[in-house]
Amino acid sequence: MTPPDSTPEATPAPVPSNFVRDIILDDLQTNKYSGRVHTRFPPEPNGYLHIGHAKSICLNFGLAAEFGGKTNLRFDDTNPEKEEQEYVDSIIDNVKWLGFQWEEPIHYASDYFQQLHDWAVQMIREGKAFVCDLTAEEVRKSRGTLTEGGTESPYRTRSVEENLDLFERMKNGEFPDGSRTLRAKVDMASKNLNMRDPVMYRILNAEHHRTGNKWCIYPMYDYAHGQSDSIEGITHSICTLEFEDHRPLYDWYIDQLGIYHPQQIEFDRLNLTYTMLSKRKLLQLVKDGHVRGWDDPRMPTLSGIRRRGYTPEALRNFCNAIGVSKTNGTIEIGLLEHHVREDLNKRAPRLMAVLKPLRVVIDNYPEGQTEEMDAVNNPEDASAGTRKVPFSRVLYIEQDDFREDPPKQFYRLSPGKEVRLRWGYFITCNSVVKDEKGEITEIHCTYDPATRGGNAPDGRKVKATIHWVSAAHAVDAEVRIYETLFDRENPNAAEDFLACINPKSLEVLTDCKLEPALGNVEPEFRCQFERLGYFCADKDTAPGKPVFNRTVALRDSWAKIEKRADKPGKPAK
RNA sequence: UCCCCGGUCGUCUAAUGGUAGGACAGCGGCCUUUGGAGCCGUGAAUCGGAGUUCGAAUCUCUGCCGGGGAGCCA
Repeated sequence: MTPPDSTPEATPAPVPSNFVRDIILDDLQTNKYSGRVHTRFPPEPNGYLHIGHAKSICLNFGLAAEFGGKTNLRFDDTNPEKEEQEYVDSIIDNVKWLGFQWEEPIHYASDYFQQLHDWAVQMIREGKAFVCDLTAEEVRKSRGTLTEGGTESPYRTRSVEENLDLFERMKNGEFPDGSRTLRAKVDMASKNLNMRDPVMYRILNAEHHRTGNKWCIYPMYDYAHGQSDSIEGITHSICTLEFEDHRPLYDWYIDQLGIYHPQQIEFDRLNLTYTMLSKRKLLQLVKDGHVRGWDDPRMPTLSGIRRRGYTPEALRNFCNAIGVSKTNGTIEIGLLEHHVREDLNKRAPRLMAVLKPLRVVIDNYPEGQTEEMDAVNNPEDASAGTRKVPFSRVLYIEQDDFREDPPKQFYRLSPGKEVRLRWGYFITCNSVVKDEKGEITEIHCTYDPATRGGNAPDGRKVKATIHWVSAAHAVDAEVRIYETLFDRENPNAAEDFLACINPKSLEVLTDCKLEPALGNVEPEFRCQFERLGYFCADKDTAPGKPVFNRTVALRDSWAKIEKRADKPGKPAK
């Protein structure tokens, strides 16, 4: 069987125009950074990357690639209490899988701890920072409110010498967690709360995943991020909208320090219907066992999406299609699905699998006989070639493809009706066998030997073509069918998001029958099961015992007709 | 209540003072050895009010609506 496809490099597929790109274009025009474009992707390693990060990755790497620039991968690891090496590893793996190449080496905010410290000392010397003894509670109270300014800390006027001494001792671990902070002297009366003497350093006697126990004071995001950008020579520091209010502080630190000044640009983060993209809540889903880990195929994490069977190309195309703006919007999940189908339609080989088998006996087909039927692997791609599929007297078809009492417009198999078996023969149903409970256990058909391959010499047509698997040759498999993890468009708005988990988000089918070509696949092998959808071999696959995930179903116009017929007052036409 | 940012088809996005366009979704049809794919067609929008202008989605004012902001999180 064909191996799982590799991850082709992300080609600088033209990034559609957006306001960030316009800014860069303008800066190039005015030679603001002497022609340089240098972006960065700065995740905090406190969880797995999700599809929202993919948007940021595609933006940052895509823009730099388009203008011959560079993109750094930088871990924003300034909070040792939440960050772990496992997350670092997964992030590196995800970015690579998405198809992007960062500028070596990988950077870490923790690489700059010494420099950041020295700059803090410089600010103390210049009277721009002070050690504050207020407790967290006191700081909160003195900060003021949204409508009123705050009051200055009584420690704001400490001498430079005392500040220097205290800060040194903070660094040396002489004080307990939370007992003191280093704060910037900005403006307690500012309308922008971020400017009300923000904390630069806090005391945290915690082990850091990279610096170990070397430090017991750690810089805050605002004090670390802009300077990290500056050190790396970033030109455009692209982040999400909630940092808009932080930009004045970003600019302030850099101006006070008198160092190279990148510009921060904010864009709207991704929201998806039926999807939760809060790292905190995602972590809870994993920790509390609501899903089978960070890479559960129902998760919006890149690891989960990958395991589900999505391709990097599909994800990149999606990210390009949604655009970038400053509007708070929500993308319909259907657009994401459209992009996987579009990509997989071109490249996924077609095979036959029966998920809910119904036994079919071809009464007039010789017992013990087997034929090898020729099947086209991909009608969209002639180079995919053909394969042989065994045909015999007893087959499985999909339960959904047979109706004893067919509704109007159902043109699959039913008593007295004739259909085509894909790449096989025309068959006609003659009788139905039921058990004592009235359940159909098998059906009996006759086939027309003249229709071998699927065409009738007399030119007669059939309405439907259905898929099948020869019982004697079938490979048993488990197939996992997914629906959205949440039962409503906006689970974020719910009071209790756990209560919105869709009970039907995972359905495990254990009695599936696959054509023999599917008997020995590698995890991540992707294909289409004819008429059903795109599927991907799961990592739980064992030799001879495949496990498949349904990536996405095919568009199903019959399901639409049926649904419409269900609606009272709107009968199928 | 104070500050910041937004508001264009159902959804996302373009038009940067000069014909409101695209994608997805919807609907109708054609085609078909996947009720798949493909093709063709179609309905659908500038938050309201004033102003500037020959001309406004775009500029100004104002109102309304939505998002974000009071971590020693990022």
